[in-house]
Amino acid sequence: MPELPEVETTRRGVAPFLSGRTIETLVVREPRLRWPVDPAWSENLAGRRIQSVDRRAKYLLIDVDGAHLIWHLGMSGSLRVITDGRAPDKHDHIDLVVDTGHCLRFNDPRRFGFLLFTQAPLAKHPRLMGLGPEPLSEAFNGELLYRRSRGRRTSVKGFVMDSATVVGVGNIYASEALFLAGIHPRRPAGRISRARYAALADAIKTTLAAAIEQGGTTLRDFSDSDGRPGYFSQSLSVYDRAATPCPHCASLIRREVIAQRATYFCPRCQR
DNA sequence: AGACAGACCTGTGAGC
DNA sequence: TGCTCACAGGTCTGTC
Repeated sequence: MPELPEVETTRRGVAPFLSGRTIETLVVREPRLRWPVDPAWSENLAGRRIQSVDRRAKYLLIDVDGAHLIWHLGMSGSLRVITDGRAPDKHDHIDLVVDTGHCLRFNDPRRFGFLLFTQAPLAKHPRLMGLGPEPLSEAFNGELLYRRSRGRRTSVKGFVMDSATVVGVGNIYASEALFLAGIHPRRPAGRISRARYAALADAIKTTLAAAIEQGGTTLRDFSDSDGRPGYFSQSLSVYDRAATPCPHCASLIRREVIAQRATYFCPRCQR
């Protein structure tokens, strides 16, 4: 599920249950995530106080007295707060138990997600170095896209999905933002004007901000929630809408593989 | 440096 | 019902 809006929604949902709490244990039922989880971290974590729950790109960052947990949801991961002590389900790989008796429970069928523990400064962490700006920050704008794209021959879709360009633009929102900006996803990144990149930066911000807002309404209850909500599909213009009419011109939406991923666009509105 | 293919792993839905 | 296949929201690594 997780693109940036889902990760941010998760952060907002779980932070109130964690901030200020003291960690009791880390329960590792399945250490084989993308990178192995070391159950011995539990001893080091026990007694540490959770100072904050932040996000950088699609990484959740939990500050535990100066050390850090870095949590990534991968393709199929989710986090929720368990307050009723219920037994874990299938694929509930990890619990972070705090002193209220609640726990943050990680479920991930595909195990592409990961949890890292580090006592080194986050700024030097290899997973976080080299990341581009946050899409909703002022540092991200059309001028940045324009400058970084000069000489690049890769598709604009691949370019905006590259975390060195800007973080948090995943496959769904890349298609959506390019549609909103009227740019063909296969167009070479280096051959797009300043003005069009200004429109694309705006479209990325608009699309992500709207999705976060919806996440806030559809995913509000992060404790004990059972069902995972659908994917805001009602508000998507082109993603997963192949062969249905474009909302602007009624041409049929196309699906093609671009930048090695399924890509949806209107062949008439996007040039 | 930049571009691409392949890798990780399980679940789901389509088609037979 | 049960098999096989294609495909799925991310990102790292290796190779040219």
